[in-house]
Amino acid sequence: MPENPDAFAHPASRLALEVFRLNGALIATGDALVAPLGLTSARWQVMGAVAEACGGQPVAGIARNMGLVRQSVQRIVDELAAEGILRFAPNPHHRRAKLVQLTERGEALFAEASRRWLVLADALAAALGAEDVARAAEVLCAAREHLHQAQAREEEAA
Amino acid sequence: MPENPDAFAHPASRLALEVFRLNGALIATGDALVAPLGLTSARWQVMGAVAEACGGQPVAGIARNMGLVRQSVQRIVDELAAEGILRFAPNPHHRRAKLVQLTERGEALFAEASRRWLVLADALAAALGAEDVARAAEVLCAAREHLHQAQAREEEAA
DNA sequence: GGCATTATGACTGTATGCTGTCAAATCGAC
DNA sequence: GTCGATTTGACAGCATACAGTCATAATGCC
Repeated sequence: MPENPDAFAHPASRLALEVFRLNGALIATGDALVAPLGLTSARWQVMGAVAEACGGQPVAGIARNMGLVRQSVQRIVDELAAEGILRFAPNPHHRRAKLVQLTERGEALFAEASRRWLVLADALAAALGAEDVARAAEVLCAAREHLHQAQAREEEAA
Repeated sequence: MPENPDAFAHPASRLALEVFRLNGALIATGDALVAPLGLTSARWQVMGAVAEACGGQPVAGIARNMGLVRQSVQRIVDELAAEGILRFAPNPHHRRAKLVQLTERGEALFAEASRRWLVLADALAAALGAEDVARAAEVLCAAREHLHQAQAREEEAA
């Protein structure tokens, strides 16, 4: 056992495992955080992307910013629009691709969700150290870019 | 805008975003990596947990090790067993909770998957620095524990 | 101006994970 | 030894994300 390459002990393996686990923990925590507002982690994340875009992006653009496919975002956006949390505004550059915006109710909900999250985020940063948290985020970002490039080279070869 | 607390710029927010994105990238990369073997990221991860347990755990135990619920793992295990990749062995301590083990074919598949992964893992560690990767993994682990504790306190209060 | 390419939304199907629920089996307090 | 609590497997339902496909709208090349 010691002489064969132990994939479990590899630093990259440990990182991948922790990403999977923390991803699950973050979704669970987020769900619990915004459930009293009638939201879920996925809805909250979509609202965040809409807020970040300041209501100037169609569904496909929001999906790109989130790193998801259009279809996943479209379903959430449709649900949130049906509940009066998001609305569609005319797009001067594209007749079909309406711009997605937060309604007043959506703005209020997102502000309340952000307030709740910041309490937890501050506690996290204080417990782990803001510096270390920021460095970890940079490593994850670099890892993602490396994977994307490797994937691109793989597809190019095929 | 500058005077209100910008939740997007918070170090913990950036970390959470990168975790979501890297999680997706890792699953996509893993799927591409083991697809030629007839596997998926989820199946591969379950096989990894079975391999790590050396065939001495029932489904519920494997799920605990992976941080998932029993039901998610059970479905994958049943599929892999139907394909001759996993098998169930009698459990001397529990009549119903059979032990999950890799078959010979499963061992071979997992070894090949590990071999493919290690190429990518080595490249990742080399590009980002094994030290930084390990440190990032530790930060993610600490973040998860912090979230679990916060969740536990929340439930206790309710 | 016309046409191929790309972008976008809509629809369908599939994979993965969670929750809820139930019965069987085990474990522990007494 | 008995009975309640816990663990485990099994089944059903739901949420989220992906891939494939099609029609429509926009863009770019000629």
